[in-house]
Amino acid sequence: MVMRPISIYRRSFCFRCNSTVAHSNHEPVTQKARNFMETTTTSTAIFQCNSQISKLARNGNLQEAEAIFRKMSHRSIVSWNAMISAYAENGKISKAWQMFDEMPVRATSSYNAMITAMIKNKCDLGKSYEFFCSIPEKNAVSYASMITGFVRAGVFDKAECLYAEIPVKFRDPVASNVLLSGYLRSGKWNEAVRVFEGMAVKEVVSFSSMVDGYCKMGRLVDARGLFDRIHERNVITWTAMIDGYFKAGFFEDGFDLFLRMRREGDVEVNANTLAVMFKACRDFGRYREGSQIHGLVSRMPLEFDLFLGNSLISMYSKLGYMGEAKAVFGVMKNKDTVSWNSLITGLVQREQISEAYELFEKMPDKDMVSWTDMIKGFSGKGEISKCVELFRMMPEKDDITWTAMISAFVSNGYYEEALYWFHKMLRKEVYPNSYTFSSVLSATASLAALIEGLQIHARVVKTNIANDLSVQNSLVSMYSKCGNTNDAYKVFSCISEPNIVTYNTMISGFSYNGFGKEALKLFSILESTGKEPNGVTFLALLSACVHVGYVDLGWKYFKSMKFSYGIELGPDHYACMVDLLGRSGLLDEAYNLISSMPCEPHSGVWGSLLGASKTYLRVDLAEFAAEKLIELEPDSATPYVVLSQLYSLVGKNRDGDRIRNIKKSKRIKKDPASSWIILKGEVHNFLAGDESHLNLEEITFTLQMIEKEMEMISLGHGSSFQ
DNA sequence: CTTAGTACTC
Repeated sequence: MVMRPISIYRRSFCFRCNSTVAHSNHEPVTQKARNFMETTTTSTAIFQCNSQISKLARNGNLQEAEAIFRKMSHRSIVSWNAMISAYAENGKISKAWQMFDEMPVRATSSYNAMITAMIKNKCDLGKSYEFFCSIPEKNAVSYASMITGFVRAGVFDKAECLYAEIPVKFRDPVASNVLLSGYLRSGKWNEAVRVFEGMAVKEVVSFSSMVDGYCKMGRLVDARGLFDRIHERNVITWTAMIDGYFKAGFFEDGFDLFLRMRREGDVEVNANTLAVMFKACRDFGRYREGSQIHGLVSRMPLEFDLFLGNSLISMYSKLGYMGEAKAVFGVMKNKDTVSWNSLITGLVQREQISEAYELFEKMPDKDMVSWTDMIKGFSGKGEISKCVELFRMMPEKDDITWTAMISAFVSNGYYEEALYWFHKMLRKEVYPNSYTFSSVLSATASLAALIEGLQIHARVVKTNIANDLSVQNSLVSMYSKCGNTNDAYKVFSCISEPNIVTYNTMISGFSYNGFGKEALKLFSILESTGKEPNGVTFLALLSACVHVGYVDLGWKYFKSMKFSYGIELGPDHYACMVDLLGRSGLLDEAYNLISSMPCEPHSGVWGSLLGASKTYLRVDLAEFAAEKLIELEPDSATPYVVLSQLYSLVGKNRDGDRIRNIKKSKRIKKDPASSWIILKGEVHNFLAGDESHLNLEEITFTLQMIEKEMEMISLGHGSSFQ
């Protein structure tokens, strides 16, 4: 690994002084600056001080800017203006006002600095406009600033009015650019085009905005057409076009344009361009290109900033190159929360939890992302109590955090807890998002808890995320797993843009509820849509064949997977096929299939064989399968139970007793049947035979309420499959 | 005075 030098500069977020304006390092007052202060009698010295103040302010170093200003023996209007802007840039509007009031003589530029300060700091629009009106001699900058204020606040009619009022001599492209970019940002395309077409003078900024606008609309060809037609392009034009390609999913085009940008050499690649490149390399999994560009950066006379460093860490982290990610992290002088989080995320994804946790503990300013990421990390390791501990320690929590906690429960099989925490979340008045609903619906699905599922569906309908595809898919899955195929299909047929997951969910829903033929029919519909089936699709299909008993069709699908669709066969596909053959009595064929497996058979495969062997009284194969099963899952009761049942079926009672004794001696127990109900937001668990702690009247009442709620649920008007 | 752009929930 080559360590590359990284220098840091301007514009970023500084976590050390909490300034939103970027700066690199908190350097002490330099000797050079001190020299300026002592010789401010000449106009060149004043000029140098002024530009030093502006530079320091841009870097967020307000203290030193103040120091220079204070020690200047002579000041010009520009010195005062610079201080107004300095305060404005750093969010100190009252200090800016103080400067404005104190300054002895004001020029239009002073008023402009002040109106800009007000707009930047989102001061009251009315007050800003009042101030604007008070400017004695407005110029083009005054108008452009005020229009910016209106546009940022979304008051386009006021912006247009003022725009129309600009005296002819002050008309320049900047005000039009403000309007144009404002309309583009808020998606008012027609208005934007009107402004663009009406512009007397169009220049780089106008074209850049339009190129970006086309890209954001997905009109790549139009964007490129305009890009090629214009005579002048700057870094922003290039970057917008390149990123447009990336965002539309075209890596090569974006990358080629980047190369051309460097080759043509009339504009310099800057930190933003590179951040875009690194993000793209990350998203498209292009480590080689990413590290090439990284190498290039160190040789360019180009400085580095937080955005750039962070995009590099993120790229290396996501692509699994933790060494490189750590190297960049180590070299960066200024790190912010994002830098830490990106590295931690990478470690979490590589399941290097202890290292991630070490960093997490060392991290100075943890935000919700950091905590949430750690929860995700421990969830992946199955350490659910650690997740809860972290969750409880968090200073603040939002919907994302709650969702992470809930899905931690779900992915570790704690479905009741997931539901319990969902209700807790609602009680805390945190609004669930689409991920929350997906998670919690999958919990109810796993519990086959139709009533809870219905309640959540009702909640989904009341929220505006009922059109979210992943939520809709979860609903289909929930109804299917609760055995309610009809409602599953109703939801399915209301989905406007189903994806492959949607189809898979519905096909397997049909399948395990016994509607094998419907499942197969849906597959042919899927094929007619041109969507590509995947491994999950075939799993659903094969199990449909199991239900209908179509051995030949099953074989056909099984064989066509690899040959016609190029999909790898996994152990689950084999398990399904073994099941299909076994249930049809083709036990030797099933056994041969297992022997021919390229991957290691898992418990599902042997379980299928065992079940079929019991049905067809094949003691030899049953014993073999049971043995394998016990090897793989020593704590499972299933092989013992099935085998002893088979022994008694064929009259080998002595063998049955022997098996039962082994089971007893190994202390293997069947899980006791349990159930649960949610009452007033609390999950009540009870085991079979336990009638102690619940008030039956209350339960009955609650059930009646729930039934009423069920009637209110609108499922849309999709056709029923029956 | 105007234009592009990094991290975290499934």
